[in-house]
Amino acid sequence: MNLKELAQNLGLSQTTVSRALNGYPEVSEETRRRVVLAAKQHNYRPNTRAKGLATGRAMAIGHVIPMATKHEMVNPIFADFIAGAGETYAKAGYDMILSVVEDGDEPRIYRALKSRGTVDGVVLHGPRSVDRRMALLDEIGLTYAVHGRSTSYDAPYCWLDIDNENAFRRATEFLLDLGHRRIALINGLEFMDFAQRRRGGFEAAFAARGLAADPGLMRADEMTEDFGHDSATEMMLADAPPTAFLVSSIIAAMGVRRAIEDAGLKMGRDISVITHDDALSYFPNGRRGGRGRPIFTATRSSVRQAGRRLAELLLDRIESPGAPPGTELMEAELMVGGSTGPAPNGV
Amino acid sequence: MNLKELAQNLGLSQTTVSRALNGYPEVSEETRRRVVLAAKQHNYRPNTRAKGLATGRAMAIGHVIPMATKHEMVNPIFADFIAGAGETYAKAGYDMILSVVEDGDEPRIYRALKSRGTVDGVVLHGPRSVDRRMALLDEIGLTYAVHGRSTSYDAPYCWLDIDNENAFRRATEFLLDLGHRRIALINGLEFMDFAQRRRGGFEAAFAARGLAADPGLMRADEMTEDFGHDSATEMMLADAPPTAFLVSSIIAAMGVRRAIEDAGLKMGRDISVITHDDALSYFPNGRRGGRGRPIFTATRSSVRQAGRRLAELLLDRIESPGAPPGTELMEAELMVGGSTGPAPNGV
DNA sequence: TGATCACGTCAAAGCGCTTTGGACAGCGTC
DNA sequence: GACGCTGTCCAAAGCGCTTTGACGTGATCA
Repeated sequence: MNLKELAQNLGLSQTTVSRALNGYPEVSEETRRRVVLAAKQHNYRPNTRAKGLATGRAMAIGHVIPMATKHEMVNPIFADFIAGAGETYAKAGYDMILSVVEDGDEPRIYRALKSRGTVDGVVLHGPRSVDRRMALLDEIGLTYAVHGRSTSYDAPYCWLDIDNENAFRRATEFLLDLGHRRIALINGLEFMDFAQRRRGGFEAAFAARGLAADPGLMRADEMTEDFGHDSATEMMLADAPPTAFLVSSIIAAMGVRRAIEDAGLKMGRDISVITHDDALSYFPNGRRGGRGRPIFTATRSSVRQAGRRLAELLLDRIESPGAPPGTELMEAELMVGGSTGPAPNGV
Repeated sequence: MNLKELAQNLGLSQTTVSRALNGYPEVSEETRRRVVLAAKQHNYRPNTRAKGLATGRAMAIGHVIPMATKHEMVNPIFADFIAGAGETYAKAGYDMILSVVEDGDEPRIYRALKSRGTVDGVVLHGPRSVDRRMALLDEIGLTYAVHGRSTSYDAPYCWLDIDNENAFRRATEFLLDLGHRRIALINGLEFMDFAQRRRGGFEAAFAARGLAADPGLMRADEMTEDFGHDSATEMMLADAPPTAFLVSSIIAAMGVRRAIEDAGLKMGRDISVITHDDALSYFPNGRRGGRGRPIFTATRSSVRQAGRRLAELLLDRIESPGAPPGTELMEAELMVGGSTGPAPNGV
């Protein structure tokens, strides 16, 4: 069933039917009722491609997800982020187009999305401290919004980020207040902007008390469970082992906990752990049903909510291209759980 | 840059340029070379929507991802599955369209995808033992492929599944061989087809030895970390606790391990655990760099590979609609890791 | 020498929609 | 009675591509 048939069926022109369905004023209420009813009865929906051709709008947003070639690894937070963004798109009538792309291949994909007119805008994931993608997108004229920020790009652009410095500064202060001094940082890859900022917050907390973080207690890599495990194990075996860990992801934190238990110690008593918690749906950190306090003390911020919100910012930008790009900085909440306690023997 | 401009630029008709680019024979090699070169220089790519309108093909595949409304939870294996499918689509020049949809809303989405012509086919996720979606898709005439199977649907359809019965039967036999008799099953929701089959394999292994699995040692729910933890804790506190756990997901298995350690026991010595391992990229079960054996003894099958392969089956089906639908049953590999050992005191 | 045939090319129709620029009827105004 | 509105509706153009049917042009054949 297409517009032509529907119009013939109703004894009206395509123009009138189209206008009736799209809410234009120059059609009588009586006619509109008839049209809307008939459309529903015949289960008519306008063809996306034809509509797009005529309007020049794709009614679709692209997500280009970088994949670490080395590990064939996709960041697990994407599932929840995408779910959040998807909610926003569904409400606004947009489709979501996903491309999983190997590291170096992004520019080609962006160019293709633009020149083929597949999308009205894209979400840029995983910004690095030095990142050329924003400049590229501005150059080719593809509207975008960034999940995170990049220190390297000065021109105004649309982004949403959590306040990583502040979150990790507060977490570090919390550990310092508990008497910990040998605090290890298990971070994401530090060419990533978020990891860079977290490290900044970590070091700033030390500096504010006239202390310095030990560079020997810092690790950075892709945040898998076994990276958490292996780096924690290694540091715990060293001469002056840490009394606390600050971890960038709950998945790596699971690995840290495993390392602590492998060593015959107890997390929260012998060794403290704070992790960042993206509120992943399949990794509830003790909040479902309110059964007591969280497993991990954590800086918490819902990545799903970030997805919802960033999608809104992008759609706003697409629908009013003149306005200055929206930005949003979300604060993470520090939740005290069972994984932290006073430093042993007041070291 | 569109076809018209490119054609004018070259002093050729749109017809010839189109044919040259699409590899039709009725154009001279000399001309084709000129056209291809000019297209590259001007960075020309045909507009997806216009091409789609003209050909009637969307060159896009839809993935409709059901979301458990109750928990706002998206199954974490999707990230890897999607990454795999995405590889196949990219090679074949298809886009991937994602809709995250609340449980009851799927039929509406399928109808919309069909009538709006957004996709050439869809992948159906998370089939249940009794599932009406295949019948619906056949009725509305939308080509599809199923990740998994459903016992309830008899008509031939395109699917790819792992041999869940066999995997869990072998895993159970492995535990029985080690002397375990009180084996607990921590399963996914049992209206899901895969969970049903896994339970079938579990019970069959007992039955084959004239034994019976204890219904008091079976739990089924969404496979989060805390579901694993809570159900393991509960069973371990009961009068006759299990000596081994068979777990349907590595994420739940992490929770089981936490429960075991909370109880002051050691996994692999005091209590054995076998899990199914989807080879999630961020949860390497001890295979990176070959550092010793896996953490968990596991039935392993790469969900990413499943994504790649199922996408191929679907594209085949789209490109030759006449052929009988392709199906594939993948065997899971039983990998022995550190989480299993002989049953204590020969119970 | 005229008919035939590839070969390379083109003009134009069509895909399903939106949107521009009228057309027409009914109404009040001067 | 002519005029200008206003409220409804329509025909047709156009979005960028593919594809059908036709058209020259040399070369080939009888």
